Amino acid sequence: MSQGLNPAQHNAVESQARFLRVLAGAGSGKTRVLVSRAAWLIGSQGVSPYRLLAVTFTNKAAAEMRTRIESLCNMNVRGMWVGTFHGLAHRLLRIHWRDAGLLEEFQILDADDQLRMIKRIHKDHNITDTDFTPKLSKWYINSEKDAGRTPAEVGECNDRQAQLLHQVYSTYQKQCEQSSLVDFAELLLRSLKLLQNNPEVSALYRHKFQHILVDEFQDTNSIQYQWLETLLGEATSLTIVGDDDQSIYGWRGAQIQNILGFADSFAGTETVRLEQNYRSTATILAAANAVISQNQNRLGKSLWTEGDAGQPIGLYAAYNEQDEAKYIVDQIKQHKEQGKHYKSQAILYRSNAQSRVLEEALIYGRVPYRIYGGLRFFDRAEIKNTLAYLRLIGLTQDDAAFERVVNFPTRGIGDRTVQIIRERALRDDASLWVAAESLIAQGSSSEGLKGRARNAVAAFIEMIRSFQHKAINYSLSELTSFVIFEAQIDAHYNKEPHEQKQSKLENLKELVSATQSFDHLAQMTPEDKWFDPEMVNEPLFEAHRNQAVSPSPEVQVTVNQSLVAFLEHVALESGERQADAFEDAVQLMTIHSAKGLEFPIVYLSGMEEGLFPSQMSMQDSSKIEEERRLCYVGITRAEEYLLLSHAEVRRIYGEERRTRVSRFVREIPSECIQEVRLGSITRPSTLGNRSLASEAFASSSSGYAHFSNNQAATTSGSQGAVSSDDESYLTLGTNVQHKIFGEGVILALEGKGARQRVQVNFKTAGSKWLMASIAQLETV
DNA sequence: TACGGCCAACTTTTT
DNA sequence: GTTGGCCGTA
Repeated sequence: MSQGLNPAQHNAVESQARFLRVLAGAGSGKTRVLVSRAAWLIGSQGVSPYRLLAVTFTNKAAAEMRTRIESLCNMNVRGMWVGTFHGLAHRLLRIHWRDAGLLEEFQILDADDQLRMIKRIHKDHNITDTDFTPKLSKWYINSEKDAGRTPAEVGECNDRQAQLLHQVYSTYQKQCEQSSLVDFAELLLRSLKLLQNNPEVSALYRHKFQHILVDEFQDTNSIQYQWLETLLGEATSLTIVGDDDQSIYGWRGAQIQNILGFADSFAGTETVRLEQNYRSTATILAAANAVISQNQNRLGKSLWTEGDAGQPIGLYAAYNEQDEAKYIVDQIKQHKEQGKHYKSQAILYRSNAQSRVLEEALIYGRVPYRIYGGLRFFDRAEIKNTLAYLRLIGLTQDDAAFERVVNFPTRGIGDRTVQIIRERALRDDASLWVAAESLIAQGSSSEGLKGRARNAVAAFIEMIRSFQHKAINYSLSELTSFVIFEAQIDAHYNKEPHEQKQSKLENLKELVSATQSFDHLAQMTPEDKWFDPEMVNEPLFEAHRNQAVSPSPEVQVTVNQSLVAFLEHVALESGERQADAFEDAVQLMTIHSAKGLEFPIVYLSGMEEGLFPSQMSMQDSSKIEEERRLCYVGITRAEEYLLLSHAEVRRIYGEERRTRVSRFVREIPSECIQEVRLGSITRPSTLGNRSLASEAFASSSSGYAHFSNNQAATTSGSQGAVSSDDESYLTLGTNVQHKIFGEGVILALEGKGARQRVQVNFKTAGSKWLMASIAQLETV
């Protein structure tokens, strides 16, 4: 099972050290080592698969690890403790919900609903955006939780803002507990508190787990570290795998110190470095090594390969971002002609805002593409609204869900009425649902709701109750269809304009079919789902089972387990937004989301100071180091060919700015780089180099001139679709000569025919907009 | 309740 | 240049 491993990998896999740190460079077979070690422990060391805890950050990594362990060990293991930090913490809370102070039906609050709750709290506390934004409160709450601090544990708040923030945190937390809602950070915080406050629970797991394996350790934050420490028993071994050079989530609380200082924290740590790279050419590795070696705060590693030098790294200096995009698209097409699939080519960028221009160029070049990181299916408003009904059915205390659907679709419960319900909830320390019920129950007394508002709220409550009733006998997918129809969600979207209506109704259908795969879970018990076979006989759970025999009064409805499972899935595992493996499309994504992926051909765009490194990081040397690590991640995504590009002029927030090439480009040894000044379409020509580039632009696809034309035509509505080719020698990047201003380069084109305007950047006269028909530009 | 107009803000993001 | 929030009007 450790066949085909290199010596370093072999040492890591079969290490006997209790504390093992594997520093795995990019492309050095990290996952393979982790999986082989797990398989070796189970297969050769006799460790029970249930006594192994393997933790990752993404569901994708967890799923991969699980299937690979299963195939290496040739077994199919249910209940293995392999998962994400959040998924495993959630599992602990599901098993020990009572000790964790939760309702059995507790639900997970996603980032969007968290922000909505905070906005509500800001309004109630009269905090305006000029004080601070809900986003800041969200950031504050999540960082406090990530540091392991409950509202009570936050230290002194010196200024007014800190006090207010703390107040928002306390109120938010109180409301979450009221509703038995757990946000992402709370999954970890609460399961940590569960272990800390219940010695018999932590003793169980500290004894149970003989080996803990952690992937991407450089990304762990403070609470994840504490969580691992708490699970670490006296005889538990800990293997961590990671790469300090790929720590790019410091801004989100990741503590690079966790991996840097690991050997100091755990005496006797063995460190194994994996430096042989199986992914990239020697040239790409030389560039990556050179860049990352500029960082001071690192353990130090140097990647090497037995492979060839490969092609030099391309460097393209574009005139502006359109030219940059155009060049990249041309290169993609050329590589495609040379037999490289679109899906093996990726365009990476520092910030999402950069994707638009690239997308436009791809559309006009008719190149299929796929963007990672847009709105996910379960984040769409129509889906979230429908899910909120399901949540309310499963847990009426869920105030976030209540707020979302109480007047959606509009049913005459206006803001005033909802405000009355909120005030009552506040007064009675109750959920919105209970408050609404009590207001209805008081009839038309002066205390309660009156007239139309009362009827509307009563009808709403009655409707949700009827759904709960259906939930007992309906399958989840039947229930979902029923809700969409009965709550008139479909009728609401049917009223919208055609294109939107179409896609929204299709999404609702898609939602129903997504629920179908959960229908078969209806009869599952929580124990089936969360326990592993070795836990069934645990004495600790006997007590809980006996408790469960006498039902507690707060249990309201027998919850359909497929509903619970589906909502968990949506909250914790809806994240993957990947291209289908068989779809041949160029991949577009931020460098952050490219981590862990690899592509034969990578275009690293926007290599400019202020963009990459980002303006926000340029003041602080530790932030610059993180940007540099990000650059290292970007470079090492490429297997065969890497192209770096930057624009000399870029539009940022609607303003054109001159740029300087990124310092990271200058940190790459010049012998690794070949500047590309033209599209490599070569053809016999008497034109100079620069004009050749222009030829390449003009020859492929319709070009930006036409794009601008189309825009002008649709906005003005008065022009025909016929394009005159009179001015077609004017394309982006063409070198032109003007009688008065001299030589310059075309930066942009607008309009067509007699009305065509061009922006030319003249060598001496600077940038000017000219009417093409008057300016009489000549190509050089 | 729904819209259009005006203003301010603006990295990176899995769970 | 695009988005989200707020406010006034039909």
